[in-house]
Order: sequence, then C-alpha cells, then structure tokens
Amino acid sequence: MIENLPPNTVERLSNYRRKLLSYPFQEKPFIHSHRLAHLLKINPAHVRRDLMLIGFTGDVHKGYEIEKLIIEIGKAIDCQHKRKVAFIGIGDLGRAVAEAFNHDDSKLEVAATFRLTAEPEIQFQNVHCYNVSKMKQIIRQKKIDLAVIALPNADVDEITKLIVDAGVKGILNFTSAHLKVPETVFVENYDMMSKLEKLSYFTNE
Amino acid sequence: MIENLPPNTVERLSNYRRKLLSYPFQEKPFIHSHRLAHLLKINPAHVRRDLMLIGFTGDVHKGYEIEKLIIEIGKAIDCQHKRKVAFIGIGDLGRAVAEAFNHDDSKLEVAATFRLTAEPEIQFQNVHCYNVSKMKQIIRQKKIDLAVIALPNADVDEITKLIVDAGVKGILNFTSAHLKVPETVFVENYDMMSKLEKLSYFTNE
DNA sequence: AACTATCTGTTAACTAATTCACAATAAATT
DNA sequence: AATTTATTGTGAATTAGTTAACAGATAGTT
Ligand SMILES: NC(=O)c1ccc[n+]([C@@H]2O[C@H](COP(=O)([O-])OP(=O)(O)OC[C@H]3O[C@@H](n4cnc5c(N)ncnc54)[C@H](O)[C@@H]3O)[C@@H](O)[C@H]2O)c1
Ligand SMILES: NC(=O)c1ccc[n+]([C@@H]2O[C@H](COP(=O)([O-])OP(=O)(O)OC[C@H]3O[C@@H](n4cnc5c(N)ncnc54)[C@H](O)[C@@H]3O)[C@@H](O)[C@H]2O)c1
Repeated sequence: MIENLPPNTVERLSNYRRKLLSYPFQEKPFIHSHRLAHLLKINPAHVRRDLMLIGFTGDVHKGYEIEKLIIEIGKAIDCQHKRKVAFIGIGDLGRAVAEAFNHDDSKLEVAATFRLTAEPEIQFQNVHCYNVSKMKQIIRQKKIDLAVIALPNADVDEITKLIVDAGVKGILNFTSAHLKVPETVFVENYDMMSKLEKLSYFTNE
Repeated sequence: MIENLPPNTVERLSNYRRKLLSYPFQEKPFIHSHRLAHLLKINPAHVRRDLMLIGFTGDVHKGYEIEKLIIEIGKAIDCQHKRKVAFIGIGDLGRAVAEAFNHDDSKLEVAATFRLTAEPEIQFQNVHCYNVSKMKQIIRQKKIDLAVIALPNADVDEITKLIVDAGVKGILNFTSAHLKVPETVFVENYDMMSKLEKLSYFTNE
C-alpha cells in the first residue's frame, strides 16, 4: 500500500481499475491517458497525475499497459489481507449493495450480515444473515473491520456504539443520521436525497 | 433560487434542512452554528459561511431560527415548481431509493418508474411502473427532467440516449458505466464499491 | 456601569484538488 | 536525416474548498 494518497485519488484509482477490468485488454493491451479520462469523464492530466502518484509509468507512444496497471493499482490501494465487511440491515438497500460484491473481485469480502431480532436467520448469497443480537460477538470473532449501515434511523446510535466497540474501523453510512464515533473511525456518509437536490439545483436552466 | 452557489454548499444546505426537519424545533426554536455543525460532523465556520452565502442571518445570542432557516434554504436551493423524477430500473436498489422519497417533503416527486419489457406493469408506491418501451413518450408527456438509473450496465448507453432525447437534464447514475451525455446534462455518478475501497484504504491502521 | 463571555458575520489564510502548459521523448512520415 | 505528430511526466498556475481568526454585538454578571 502506498501511504498518503489523497482521498480523491484513491477513489479514482478504484474507478480506473473497475473500468479497466471491463475493458477488452486482451485485444487492446494499452490505453492512453486521454482515452481512460474520456471513459471516466475526467481530465487526462488527472489520470497521469494519479498514476504518477503511485509511480506507474507508461510508454510515451503506446500508453499504459493495462494488465500491469490493474496490478499496480492493487498494490497501491488494497490491503494485503482480505478485509471483511459486515452489512447491518438487509432490506432493499442492503441487499442491493451486498449483491454488488458478487460482480467484483476486490479485497473486500462480505463476512456477515445482520438483521432484526424478529426476523429468522437466513442464508443470504452464501453469507449467513445473523440476528442482530449476536452482532458484537460475531464481529469480534470474525475480525470484521468495515461495516455498511442500511437500517432505519431509529436504531443507528445504539448499533454504531456496538460495532465500534466490537472493533469496526470504517463505516459506510446510508442513513440520514450522523454517526457518533471516535476520531479513529472513518465514516463515509451517503445521502441520496442531497445528491438529487443538488442535481435539481444545477439543472434548473 | 440563489445562483452560483458552490456544489458542496448546495449539498450541505440540503443536509442542514433534513437534519433540522428532524430536530425538535417546536421546543427549541433556535440553533447555534456549532450545534448544527456538531450534528453533521463539520466545522462551525462552514455552517456560518454557507448561511452567509444564502444571506441568512442569525441572532448573535440565540443563534439561527430553525423554522425560518428551513424556509430560506428552500428558497435558495429548490425550484419553484415540483421537479419530476423518473426511476429507470426498479430492482433492489431502485426500490430502496424510490422509497426514500416517502420520508421526504422536498420539491422532488417520483413521477414514473420503468422496468423491463418482460415484466408486467405494476403500481409501485402510488406511482405507475411502466414498460420501458413507453419511456421516451412518458418522459416527454410528463415533462420529467431528472432520472435515477439503477439497471444492469448492459443497457445503459441505449437508455441514456433515449432519456436525454426525451428531455432529461440531470441523471443520478448508480451503474458503473460512465454515461455519454451532452455538456448540458448534469450527471452525478455513485459507485459504492469505490467508497468501500476508499474506506478500506483509510482504515488500514 | 464596567466587565466577561459568547456567538455571529466575514475576511484572510490555508489546504486540497484540478487543470494548464510544456519539455522530453520517440514513433511515423516525408 | 529532418520533420511532424502525439504522448507522457511534471512543475506551475489556477480554482475550489475549508478553517482560523477576530471585530462587532449583546446578554448576563459583578
Ligand atoms: N442514503 C440514502 O440515500 C438512502 C436511500 C435509501 C434508503 N436509505 C436508508 O437506508 C435504510 C434502509 O433502507 P431500506 O429501504 O433498505 O429499508 P428496509 O426497511 O427495506 O430494510 C431495513 C432493514 O434493516 C433491518 N433492521 C431494522 N432494524 C434493525 C436493527 N436494529 N438491527 C439490525 N437490523 C435492523 C431490517 O431487518 C431490514 O432488513 C433506511 O434508513 C433508509 O432511510 C438511505
Ligand atoms: N452504484 C453502486 O454502487 C451500486 C450498488 C448496487 C447496485 N448497483 C447497480 O445498480 C444496478 C441495479 O442493481 P439492482 O441490485 O437493483 O439490480 P436488480 O437486478 O435487482 O434490478 C434491475 C432492475 O432493472 C430493470 N431493468 C433491466 N434492464 C432494463 C432496461 N433495459 N430498461 C429498464 N429497466 C431494466 C429490471 O426490470 C430490474 O427491475 C446494477 O447495475 C448494479 O450493478 C450499483
């Protein structure tokens, strides 16, 4: 892992990789910065700068060798070991996001999912869906360190406390509640309504 | 609407409003910048600056009057008329996002949803779910100008072309495909995998 | 009435992110 | 061999976003 990459660069590197994985690099093994930039609707200088930051160099004429680039992005942003993710709340949203993991061969792995006490335990996409009462124990046991929260706002505070106690270090939060966590825990909030309201503002001719 | 607000400010204003709507302002009608900032985990100067940009002033001692602030945020970022949103793809993800509208009284309204030819038309949360073959016609007819795309990557290019032709001006894109649209169309991409990989990077002790 | 404490509004400083612009390079073409 | 063309790598410039700092205001306190 390469230290001190800017957050936006990390996010873009992840995007480059996903884009390149679905690119026909068997036939076309090289790609130019402007081509990749175009696919992602960003500036070519941006691509070159990001790759510079991870020390990946291309050929002045052929461009970047895709297969090698995919590997180097991995070295730059992935952890050595698999990282385990817990999903808390497996409603419509949780299901949709958890499913997205199937199409992806990253270092991230859905290690457990949880839902309400009242509902029976099930097998969800080869992963067990536990009763939330077992959450703390399971997270500890399995050494899970990332969590996706997709449950009704009401329970969020309590749940957050539990999972942070159990050792979770990063949370992707889909509720509109803002989480109370210690400094050391990294939270990424995502609220679709604010994205839509932003769209609405910027498209008002 | 107040012109030329920075994108991040628009997004934060939307967040302030949602947070304030769930705040007990009947009992506590005023709020200080640092309190609101704390609830959203941001810097108090940020709150003050954003409110300055929309020309909203508070009381030096009491703080900001919440009910008025909610209204002024509306004046700053909402359009006069209701904006109609179409959902294209009503799988797990589409359903989850569309449902989120129920809990929200913004100027945005789900006007139609669409899904594949093979599936029957249904009523989804008081909104009709049409066959995608009627999409262009319906979007034109209902003057829909925002769209949320949550369908398999395969069909995205074709669908994008159709909806842009039909008059859509802003798209919230959940697929990992990057959309080909004219300059005038505002696209907001969201890819959860890259957010998770970012989490993973920044929590690797 | 003077003093203290606190909070807003705003400027200025700072930091991060993006884009420009061009030297260096080398393939392709004349 | 000289010229043209295209592309990388990168310093510098630019732009956007965030935070610090503080004057001015005023309620509360001594
Ligand atoms: N960020 C966004 O823009 C966005 C979009 C859509 C939904 N959401 C939010 O995501 C959340 C989930 O949405 P959804 O449509 O999937 O809801 P849903 O009702 O379909 O599912 C909720 C799930 O959470 C589980 N759950 C409830 N309480 C729980 C608890 N205490 N512990 C563990 N599991 C619990 C339930 O078993 C259920 O599976 C809601 O808060 C919703 O507001 C956010
Ligand atoms: N951005 C993210 O991080 C993220 C997360 C989860 C899912 N996704 C993506 O969102 C998409 C949907 O995910 P999902 O779990 O809801 O899938 P899903 O299979 O549950 O639902 C897909 C829906 O799209 C509809 N559909 C398919 N082809 C269509 C077409 N040509 N026109 C109109 N409708 C069509 C189907 O009828 C179905 O309702 C997928 O592309 C998935 O990869 C993205």
